[in-house]
Amino acid sequence: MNFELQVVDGQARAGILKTRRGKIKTPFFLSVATRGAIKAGVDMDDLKKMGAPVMLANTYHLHLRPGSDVVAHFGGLHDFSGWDGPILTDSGGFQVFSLGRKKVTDSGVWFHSHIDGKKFFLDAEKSLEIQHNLGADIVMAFDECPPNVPKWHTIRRAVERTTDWAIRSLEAHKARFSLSVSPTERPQIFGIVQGGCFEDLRQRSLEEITSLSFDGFALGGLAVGESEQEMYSVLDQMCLQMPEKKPRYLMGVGTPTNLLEAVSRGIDMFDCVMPMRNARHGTVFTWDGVLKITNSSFREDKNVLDEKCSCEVCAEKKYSRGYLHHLLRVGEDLGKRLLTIHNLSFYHALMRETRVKIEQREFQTWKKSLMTRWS
RNA sequence: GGGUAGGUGGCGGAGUGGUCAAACGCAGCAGACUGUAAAUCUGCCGACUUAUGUCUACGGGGGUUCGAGUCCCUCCCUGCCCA
Repeated sequence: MNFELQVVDGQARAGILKTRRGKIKTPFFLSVATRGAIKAGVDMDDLKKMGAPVMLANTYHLHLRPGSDVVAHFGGLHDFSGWDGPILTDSGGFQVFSLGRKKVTDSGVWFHSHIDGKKFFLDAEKSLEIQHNLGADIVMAFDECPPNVPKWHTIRRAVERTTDWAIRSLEAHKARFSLSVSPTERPQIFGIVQGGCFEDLRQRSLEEITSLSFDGFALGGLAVGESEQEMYSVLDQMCLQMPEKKPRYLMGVGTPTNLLEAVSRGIDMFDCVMPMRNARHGTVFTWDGVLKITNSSFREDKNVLDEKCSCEVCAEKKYSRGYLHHLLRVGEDLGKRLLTIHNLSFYHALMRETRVKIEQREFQTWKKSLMTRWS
């Protein structure tokens, strides 16, 4: 088994995800390194230092440049990037949703490269081939993440394709890595549930996807424009039925509040660009809530970003808010880098603390107090 | 002293008779960002006002005109060239 459920507090779970590159305590947050690098000049040593457990990279982006064959030439993304912890690769399914120029058919997706407009095709088999070339420790099934259009038929079609592509993804994975080998000795593959905000479609997708022998299950197609309440409703519905002994991954989410709400419903893992992107844009996450560091009120602020934070920026280097305000204002790269380190560190610390509170069976109380502080 | 080019909102800089409180850029103020086409995007940005609206405005003064940032006269100032 690749997942050990250790403590349950309400619906919140603390466990261990075991991969061929080590064990990961859940719940946890994946550091998003789409193109094989965290943006803003944060490197793998920085990730190590902040206790980042897993790196996420993207099939679509690395396929365009430099090409998964090039990465394979270097022995895989681990050797290429210098990250020796577990790597999860996204299948490119999200790009089905986010890219402007594409055409989705039942067999796969025609994309126009956002770099040079060149046309290329991605399907389950190709996605898995690329992910294998990258040397991922956890690969994702190729799915269709539909936009948040409240059209039942559109979402149903995405659900049907996602199931079909999930089966093909699993076959492609098995062709390369026998599932009879322990998941701690081979790359794992996770399936993705779609269904938008439609209860019946979610139900159908959940049943179809969880009937397949994936190593873990992800919820996709959330936080794409629906309200938070709608997202939480889907989580409520899904978590009650997802296999208890498999990791549950909520893809692309979210705010610190989203994370805690999802954990309280039974989610184990997350990824999101929010801590990185918002850092670059001047939004800082702290234990006391959000800071918009570019606001003029921080010009002369001598405090560190967060007294309670143990990250390099706050606890070690003790940079003042005023200095970080200045760096961001004038556009110095250092500002983006430092805020990225802080935000990402905060997310990882939030997950570690979440786990501690679950172990102590105090998660709900703790969460409530944080919610009050952040509101 | 002579000639010449100009003086526009915090700055740069459009504009040449009405649709100008004045393009655009910068600066400023705020907001957004959720499996990264994002070092991006959006809004506000003369004053008083939530807004409608009102007032003061394109170097100063005077004039032409129904109407002037835009035309005329004059004064002041600045850059450049010649003495």
